[in-house]
Amino acid sequence: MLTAKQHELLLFINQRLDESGISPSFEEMKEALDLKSKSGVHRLIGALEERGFIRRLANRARALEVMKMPEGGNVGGNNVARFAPVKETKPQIQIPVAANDVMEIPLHGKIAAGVPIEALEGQNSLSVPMALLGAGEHYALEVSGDSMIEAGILDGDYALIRKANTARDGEIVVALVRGEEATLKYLRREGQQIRLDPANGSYEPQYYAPHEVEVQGKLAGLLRRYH
Amino acid sequence: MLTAKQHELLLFINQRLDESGISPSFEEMKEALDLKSKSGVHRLIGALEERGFIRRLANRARALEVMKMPEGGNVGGNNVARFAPVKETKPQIQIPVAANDVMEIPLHGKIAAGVPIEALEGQNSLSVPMALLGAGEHYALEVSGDSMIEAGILDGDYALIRKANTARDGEIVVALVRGEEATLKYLRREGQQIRLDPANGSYEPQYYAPHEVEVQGKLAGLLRRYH
DNA sequence: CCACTTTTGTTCTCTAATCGTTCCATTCAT
DNA sequence: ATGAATGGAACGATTAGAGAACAAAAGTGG
Repeated sequence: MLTAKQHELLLFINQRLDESGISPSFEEMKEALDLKSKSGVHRLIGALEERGFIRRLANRARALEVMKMPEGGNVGGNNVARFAPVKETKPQIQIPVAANDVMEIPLHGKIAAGVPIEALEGQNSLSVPMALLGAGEHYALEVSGDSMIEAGILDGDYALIRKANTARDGEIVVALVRGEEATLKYLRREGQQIRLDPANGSYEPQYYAPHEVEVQGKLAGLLRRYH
Repeated sequence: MLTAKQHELLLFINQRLDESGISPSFEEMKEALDLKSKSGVHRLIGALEERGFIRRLANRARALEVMKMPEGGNVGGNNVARFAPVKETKPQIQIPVAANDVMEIPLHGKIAAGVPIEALEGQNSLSVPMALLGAGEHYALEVSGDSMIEAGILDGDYALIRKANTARDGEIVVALVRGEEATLKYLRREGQQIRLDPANGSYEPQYYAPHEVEVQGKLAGLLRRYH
């Protein structure tokens, strides 16, 4: 799927994102790849984007995001005992269903209950207006608990998650902690540590080493139903 | 399903992808299959593609992707015991849920800004899965302000409103006050008065005479988008 | 809030090497 | 022979690297 250069760049971006949470600038990527011009980086970025490995905000500085990693490349930056065979790779194309601007996305179960998401992949799915999602592969989780209540995310809401391996500081992510517990939290980095912040005064922030936390996606939308 | 050569090539591609994450070039595949021309590889690739075993980006270098492996061939190369022998990772259309239907509901503008809703009926509309709505006529409003923040309704959210003239105590309604100001509030009755409760400690409940308040609908759902 | 500077991303042009595509001749096995 | 598989080579497209000028965003100081 990738050329050597593309692969090299992707690895570098992923590493930097993993370590510092800040995407490298074109200049830095240029240096990392030992190039003397940024234009090459630009083309490589374009190729990676075309292939769905990264996403970016147009005309924004340091706004890269790794969506997936190729086989063989280690995702978590370093050798984590990644218990789950992270089968995440092969992208299943999301096909817009009959109705014009609505998409069916899989509903993977509840989150915050300490269960790895992969475990409970069901057949359920949810129709979501495309306006709520961007590009990329998405899935939905039913929110359980009140740990994000101050972010306006209530028990029973449906969180729409875009698959991603990385996130920037302050984003709300689905984080798999030590391969066992998946939670929805604010992601922040403090020095060499990863901090998972709930949005509820009654709960404490939690600190982890980078290799203990795997980002499985970031919050892209929210659905709530009143009765 | 596959000829010997096709099978051999598929195995090779998968192996390389697994080991390095970089797809082999035609030249490399030629070598691997011990051919003396790339044209043969070209045909084999075409055959594999036709049968859905691989996918590729047209006219792109090293842009192969393995979709599935024939029975017997292990997909995951080395590291992990890839649990599912990946029988089909193809397009995989998602299964529609119960009420798959979608509704286009009009987007009437913002609420909470002191403007009667009717005034700004625009052309905009929003596609919403019917599962989120019940029966009845609906419309959407963009929430402006933070007066309902403690109810998990944030600035910029889209409120899905079901048209109604009445509501029960404690429901969140769109209330038109004295014919001029439309707001989203909890509705409560206290004796002969109507009480509109914000969900924000910084705001005070407001009391009105019944004839001053017209219920224009009740909150039926909520959509939020993260960027 | 504005003007100014720095950082960062975008685009274009050239050059070269790699890569994919195609067509046609040749070989091989029935 | 005849159809299928293979070989060969020319061709065009993509990938890559460099350099520079430009435009847009972010940061700074008044």
